[in-house]
Amino acid sequence: MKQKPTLKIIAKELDVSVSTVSKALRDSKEISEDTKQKVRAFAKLYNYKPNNIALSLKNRKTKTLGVIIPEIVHHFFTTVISGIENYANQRGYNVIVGLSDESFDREVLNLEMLANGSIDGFIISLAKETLQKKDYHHLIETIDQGIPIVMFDRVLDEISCDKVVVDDVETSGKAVQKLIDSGAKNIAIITTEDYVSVGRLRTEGYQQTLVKNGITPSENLILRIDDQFNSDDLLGHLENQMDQFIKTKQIDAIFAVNELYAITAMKAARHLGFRIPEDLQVIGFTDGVLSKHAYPPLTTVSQHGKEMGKQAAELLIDRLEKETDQQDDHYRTVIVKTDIIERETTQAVD
Amino acid sequence: MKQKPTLKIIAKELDVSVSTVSKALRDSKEISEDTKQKVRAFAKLYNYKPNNIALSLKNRKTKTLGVIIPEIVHHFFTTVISGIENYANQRGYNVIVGLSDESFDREVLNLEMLANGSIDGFIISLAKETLQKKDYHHLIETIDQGIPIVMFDRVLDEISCDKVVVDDVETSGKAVQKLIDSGAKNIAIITTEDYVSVGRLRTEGYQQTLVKNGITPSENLILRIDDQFNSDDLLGHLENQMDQFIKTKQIDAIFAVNELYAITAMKAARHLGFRIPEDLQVIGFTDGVLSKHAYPPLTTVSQHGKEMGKQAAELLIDRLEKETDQQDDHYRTVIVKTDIIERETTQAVD
DNA sequence: CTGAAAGCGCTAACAG
DNA sequence: CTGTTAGCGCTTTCAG
Repeated sequence: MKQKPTLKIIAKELDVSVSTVSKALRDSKEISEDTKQKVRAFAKLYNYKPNNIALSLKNRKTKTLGVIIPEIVHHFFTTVISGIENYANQRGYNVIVGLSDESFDREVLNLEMLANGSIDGFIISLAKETLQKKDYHHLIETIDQGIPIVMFDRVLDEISCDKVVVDDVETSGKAVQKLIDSGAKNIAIITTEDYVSVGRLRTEGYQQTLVKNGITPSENLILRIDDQFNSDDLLGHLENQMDQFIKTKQIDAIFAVNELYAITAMKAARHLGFRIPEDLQVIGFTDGVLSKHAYPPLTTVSQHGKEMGKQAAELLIDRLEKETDQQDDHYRTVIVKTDIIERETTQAVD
Repeated sequence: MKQKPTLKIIAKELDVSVSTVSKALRDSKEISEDTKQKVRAFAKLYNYKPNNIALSLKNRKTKTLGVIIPEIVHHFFTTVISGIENYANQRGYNVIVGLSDESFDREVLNLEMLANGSIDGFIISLAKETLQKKDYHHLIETIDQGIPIVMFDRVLDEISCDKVVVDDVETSGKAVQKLIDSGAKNIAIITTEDYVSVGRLRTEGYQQTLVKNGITPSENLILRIDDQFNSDDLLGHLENQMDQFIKTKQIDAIFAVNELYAITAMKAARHLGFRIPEDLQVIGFTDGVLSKHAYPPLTTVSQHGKEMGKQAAELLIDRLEKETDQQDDHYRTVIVKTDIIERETTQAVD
């Protein structure tokens, strides 16, 4: 087992001082070419690499980003992470991941663990429980300590910080418009409880677009799923609710606020004898593996998770590397555009 | 912006020495109850938390694990990570994620970045390119430096370290046996090139099981996919190959070595007019979202990724926390059991 | 019971 | 051109 070389060891070996070695390796002009040569050769030979921890302590920055998400077994978050990682790596940052599991306590814990020097800043998408409790003290405190936060997807108006979002209202408007243009008359929405901001906004976009097209939105056609406490048989539970819903309403199109809802609705509808898209058109939100491989392949609006991740990382790193210390203001929120990916669950527009 | 308190600050504020504060907070018996009280109160008030980086430097351990995987947008890896995270957190460790993107260079880079003090040990699943090049110097070097590695899924016999795997031969045997028991006569396998060890082993299990049942394996019924350089239109490319394959052979069952292959094969077969499972049974490896929501829902063998992650983390942390320094031997490889999850692409056994 | 000092690995200001 | 010193935040002897 080879001991990792340190400056000290190299210094002793070469019979010079530690600072000489340090300077030589950083190519300081204070050092003679001769010694530089010598030091560099030795360093290469022993494969010297500076110790990150020591550097972090010295520089008071770790060059690592903390990413906290509710769930990693989830296509969207996964694409966001890969966007973050990629960009962060390019700029010399590492990524450390914390999972909240949708739990407030675990979110707080993760934040605290990492805030004690392990990371320079956070990228976070909030847990459902946090959204519900409306307890944001942990976020406020970390920002207060000078650790910047970038929120994405599930963001908060109440907290001022950089944000990356999709224009949920507009996007779901797009989706609903597509449905209308394809001939749908009775469009239902399957969404989340309103405390999930994205769910609320998407519902809003749905309603606005109906109005804009001269259709009166009906509470009747809104199915709000509360899936939080049903993780054991979530799927069966979902399918049941949807079955009931689809059976009892007179609908010819469904806009589902996420992929799972869309797929499950399709499944329920198929069991009820609906042909898709002839009898019932379906459009989902968030493009993932499921949509692409569903039967039939699902038309969705794509959130471009990778791009969101990249943007979030960029906002964060830019802020971290900004000189000025009085940067409490000028927070930016970038809106990532969305696209409708037409597959086979919607009708062509004539 | 509140300044994070340090021992120094508390010490000055309370007019005692830094070491007194440190000891008081760690409840040393060298300190009087009185001062302890005082210090603790102050610390709580200002929400003092020791700086992780300083601790890391001092203790020469970071309490964080480096996890390097080829791909994060991938259900299996995602479940593994969540298994690692969960267990690691319980034992007070953080997880830092590196993505190799199946590239050798990025794998090496990630390893090197993290090996310089950022982490205490690695959990890794190798990139395809690494497997192909058979260049393992980076692994050997990091182990040599005393940084333990746990490999999972894509592991190497050539490297001695802890490992977590599924018994690929046995498991794919199970799958094939299931197919035989369900009446299949001509069973094809869709697998990867042999340099991917799991692919090779699964092929082996397939062949052995055929032989055991008195069937002579035929190279003819093996489709080896090389998907490495086709990421642009991977899907179309895959489907084409499978279409050709299914069309020209006389088969009534397919064992696919991963989820995507299984789904795509099903799609191709459906287009060719096969009914599933009546005309063609299909069974996949790796249980993911795709399988569950496929049409029809796919019978698969589940790899229990979460369990694998947990086991890997446990092996690693146990090794890290072992006292003894002469631990070059006694590497363990734990084999996580697999299960067949019967859904609707296989026939019931009479 | 408390504090001064050394050291983890590194950098940088300042002497020499 | 090279070395000494101090310090990042913390723990831990070792004196007092």
